[in-house]
Amino acid sequence: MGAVLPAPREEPTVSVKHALLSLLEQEPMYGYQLRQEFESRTGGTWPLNVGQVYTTLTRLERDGLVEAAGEDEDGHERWRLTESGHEEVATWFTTPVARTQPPRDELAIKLALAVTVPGVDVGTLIQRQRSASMTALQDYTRLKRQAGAETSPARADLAWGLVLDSLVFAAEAEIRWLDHCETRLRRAAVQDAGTTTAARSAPTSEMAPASASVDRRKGARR
Amino acid sequence: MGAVLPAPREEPTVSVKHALLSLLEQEPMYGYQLRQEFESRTGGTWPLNVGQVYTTLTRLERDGLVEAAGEDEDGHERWRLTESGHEEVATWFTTPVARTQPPRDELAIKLALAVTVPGVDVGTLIQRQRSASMTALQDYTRLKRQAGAETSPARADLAWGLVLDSLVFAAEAEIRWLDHCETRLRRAAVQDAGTTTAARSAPTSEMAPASASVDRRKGARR
DNA sequence: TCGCAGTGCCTACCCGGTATGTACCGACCG
DNA sequence: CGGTCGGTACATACCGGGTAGGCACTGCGA
Repeated sequence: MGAVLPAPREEPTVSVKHALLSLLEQEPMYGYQLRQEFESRTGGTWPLNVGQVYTTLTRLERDGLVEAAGEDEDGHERWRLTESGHEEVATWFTTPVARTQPPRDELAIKLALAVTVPGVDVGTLIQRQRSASMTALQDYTRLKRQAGAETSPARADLAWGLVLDSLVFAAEAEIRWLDHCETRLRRAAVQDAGTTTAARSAPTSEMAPASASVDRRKGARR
Repeated sequence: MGAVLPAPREEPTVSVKHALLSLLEQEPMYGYQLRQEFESRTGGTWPLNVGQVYTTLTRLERDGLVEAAGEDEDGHERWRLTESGHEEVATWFTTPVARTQPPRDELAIKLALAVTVPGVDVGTLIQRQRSASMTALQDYTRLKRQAGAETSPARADLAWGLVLDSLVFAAEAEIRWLDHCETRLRRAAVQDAGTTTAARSAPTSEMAPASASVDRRKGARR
């Protein structure tokens, strides 16, 4: 095996690394402060272990993206971006996240295996998951109401609100997908049982409502 | 800043472990075969490195969930589930995936930081991401058409179709969320510029269409 | 005064994930 | 017929993400 193109080296979805870098873009900070800033902006949705902040910082220093910036008045070792660190942040914000290699979706994997492995009650699996996702969705909307009730529309609260919305949208999509799977499986079961010639009846028109909702907003192109 | 999501220390989303276990539920297999079965069921959406299969298998053996089942006629070391392995699979399929600790969403993190860190052009960021997600969505639908053209609706193809649908639904939700963020940010900017008393005008009514879409499906049953 | 909660930092450890190396075998090919 | 290419099959080294847990200091209330 000769000359296999020197490995494009796809980075494995390092979100924390870039998050810390972009926080340092604002101003030099020390480790614990970085964790607090991250959590305040994301509303504690993805709790960040402090230890990881320090290990990530040392790795970033090793890679020449951050450097020590002396201590502040309280003796905290602060970090600042290097020149290449600034560039890294700029490219991160200008290039979209690649969907070529989507992260493992446990629910999708579970359902794919459930329908292929014999002896699994897929129907109740879907129902159980649906109600779980539904309660999660209700939790999110309740949190949203609480957050909306607060008076100060600071920038951090705006970000936290957007994050919450992303959770809501994802949960809604999950529920829609579960319903979609249910009808699809029911149809497949029927087609399995009655081996009649009833096929060819409008194949794959199940996605219509969601797709229409997307297209409506965008001036109807595609 | 009150109102934080509760964090009840869940296991770190080990999808591969349970995937291998549920494949072994069907019949004893050897390492390479497990990888092939997994990829055929998920259509190569999440390529599974062979090495991880072996390391995971040794860990599962250490934890008493699988055990060696001798060699097949070709000399392949096969693995079978133990009693607790069967139980593990059963509980995995009966308990829904917990959304209490959702996996890190790089796009949400990026946008949350983009709106809080000064000097980031959030508008073009959203636009770029939108078109990227849009092309990904088109790729998925194209793949769907190809998969739909094939004649044999085997169980593995059914699973692969469902996985593809989940990608489609997720991409659509992402696009809707981006549009949502855009209008929300525009409104916030307007409210920032004109510090008039124009507030209190129907707060948080942006989610209506998506929520309605979910509820509509739900009205018919359940 | 003790405890205790919060702030702040560090290290050991595990696990997921990838790259890489090895070996065997059949097919294709000059 | 020898070569080599690609697929099958397994094993291991390595790294980065992520967590647990320990240490130290400070302020505050019982």
